[in-house]
Amino acid sequence: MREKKNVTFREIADYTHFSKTTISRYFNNPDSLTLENQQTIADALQKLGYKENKVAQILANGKTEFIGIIIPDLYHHYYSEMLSQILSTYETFHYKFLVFIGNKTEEIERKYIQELLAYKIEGLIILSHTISSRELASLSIPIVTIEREDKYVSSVNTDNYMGGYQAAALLARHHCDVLFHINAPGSEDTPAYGRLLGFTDFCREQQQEYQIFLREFGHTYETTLAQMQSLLEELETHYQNQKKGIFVSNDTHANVLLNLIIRKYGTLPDDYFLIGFDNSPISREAILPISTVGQQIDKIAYEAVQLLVEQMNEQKKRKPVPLETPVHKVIPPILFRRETTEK
Amino acid sequence: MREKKNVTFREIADYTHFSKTTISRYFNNPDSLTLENQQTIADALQKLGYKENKVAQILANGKTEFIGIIIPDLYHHYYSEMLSQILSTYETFHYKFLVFIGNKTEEIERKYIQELLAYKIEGLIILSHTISSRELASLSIPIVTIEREDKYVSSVNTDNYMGGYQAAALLARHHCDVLFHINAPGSEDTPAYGRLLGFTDFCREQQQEYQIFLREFGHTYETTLAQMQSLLEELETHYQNQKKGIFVSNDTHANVLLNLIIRKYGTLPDDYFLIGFDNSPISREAILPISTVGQQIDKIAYEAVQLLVEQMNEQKKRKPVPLETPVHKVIPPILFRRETTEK
DNA sequence: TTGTACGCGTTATCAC
DNA sequence: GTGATAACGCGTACAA
Repeated sequence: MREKKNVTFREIADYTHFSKTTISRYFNNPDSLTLENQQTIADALQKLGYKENKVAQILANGKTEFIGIIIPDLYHHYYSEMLSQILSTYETFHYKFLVFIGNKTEEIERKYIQELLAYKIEGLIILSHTISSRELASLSIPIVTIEREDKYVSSVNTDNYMGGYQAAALLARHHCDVLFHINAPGSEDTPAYGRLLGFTDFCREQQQEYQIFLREFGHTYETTLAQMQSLLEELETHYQNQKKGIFVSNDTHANVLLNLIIRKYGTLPDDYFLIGFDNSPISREAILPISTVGQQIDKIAYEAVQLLVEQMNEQKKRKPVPLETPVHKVIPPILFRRETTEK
Repeated sequence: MREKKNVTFREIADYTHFSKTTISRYFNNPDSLTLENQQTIADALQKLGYKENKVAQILANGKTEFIGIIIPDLYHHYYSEMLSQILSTYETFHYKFLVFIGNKTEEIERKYIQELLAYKIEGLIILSHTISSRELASLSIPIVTIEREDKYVSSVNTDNYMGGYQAAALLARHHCDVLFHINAPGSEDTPAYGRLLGFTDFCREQQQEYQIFLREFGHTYETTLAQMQSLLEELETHYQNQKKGIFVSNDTHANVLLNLIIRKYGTLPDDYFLIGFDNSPISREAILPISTVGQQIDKIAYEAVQLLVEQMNEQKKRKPVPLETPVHKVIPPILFRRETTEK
């Protein structure tokens, strides 16, 4: 016969002949009890099989230790790794995470946020791009975004500009005749746009010939393949016999391009240099390990949670002083040189 | 001046001159109010900016709508996709998920479970392998496991036996001289062991020559590469000039092997046939699209949550009748024929 | 159809 | 060092 409903302070109190208050104190301020009484209570907890009830604690003191997360998907390694790293901060900060997969419509995402607020989350981490930072800021709850438009809210991002700059520099070091950057058309206020800026700035400074390809690759392998195929043909007709240094905005696309080239030539020809972005597993597992600009996902995740924790702690003070202006942290990328540039 | 603490039923009640009860009823049994009064209250909610408070609801009626998840990692596509699909069932069942990354030590995982129980989760989905199903069953809370040892708890698994059988059959259809199965040594009570069983059963039934390689590949690319390299050498020395059909237990490892072969020969030689397991992105994005046995992750996730929901609903009845014996659902795999077998 | 009174399991504020 | 008592915000018999 289980069905023994949960043991409460009331029962512990009755059993030990203390008051509920004293039991509570045992947990929250044990030093205020005599060692002897601490032991008495400890024994009773053991005997009765007490399990703490966070829900009651929350109602009583308002601290849920919940952080909400809205993330576009877990399909891309970047996002699943980021979520993994965020969840791992539990060991440090002891916040629990309520996760929604977003990036659908604004309406749905607003519903998610309402649901999260109903659970009295103390803070929110946003990775999806659906809702503007202006609207997010109006929620008046601590918010940190990662790698998205962040004008009105705090954020942590990779130094995309430096990443683009370094990628271009690495390609230029190999005396490429022309540098190329392949990306998807994106709004200029997203951090990822910095990759393009860094790339072009380097080329201009060094008076290096370059060209930008903006293509809509879609979200399936097939559409990506088709686009990349046509792009490769364009490259081959217009720039044959020239040393080509190609910076692709992510490793998945870089791998598609690499495979197309290798399936055509059986190897990566000497006049091709290739670098991707993200340091995702595919860059290492490709037929030829792909050079890439790696994001420090662990650091980004940690900084994001830490930044959020600071703001949440501020909220708990009697006179919270919200941030005057959003804080934007920037994490440098790390260059991985592999076989597509170092042959 | 925000700092307007949360609007409660009390304030709505005062504002509308109803009682708190009536406000509560507006949400839980609106038909019991006149349309006119419904409107009055709706207007008040709007005007005062009421936001529901799930925590209070939980304390009052005991239903948290929380499901706990313990998952080994999000690094493997299989797990991140599974988590993604599980989270997506929110749209159907409206349960929220508290996620922990587990598979460390039993001690840590028990701590996670205690924390989850403290939040009064209604059910638990376990994908990590750390804690025995016997111990899990003793928690007396609805539990469903996915693709792990499941003797004493309900579970949803891929039909690994059929997967192994189909893989062998596909290779045999190409008149391979010898079939190989490459796997990591694993306990026989995990579902994944079925891949090996199905494979060997097929070979025995068809009197097909075969060999099993059990190797510890480790968890990094480097160790996997080294192991696979030595394995390939063994294959080449002992079975040269024979048609080799290789069934690798996952796509990541299959891809490593494929790359080794292609880097050696420039192509996949006619005497090699290769099939992986999981239908993970790498199988499609490889230099040669890899045939694979795909798990129906979406179905598995849905069935798991549904199975859990049924058990949780049973718990809510006045006289819960817990399952006499665990339910084990099995989802068939899907064979993907790609270029490593269909040249 | 609506209201009263109490319970959910803790924490916080006073007293003693 | 310990104990009453009142929150916290909502649900629900039971009453009207």
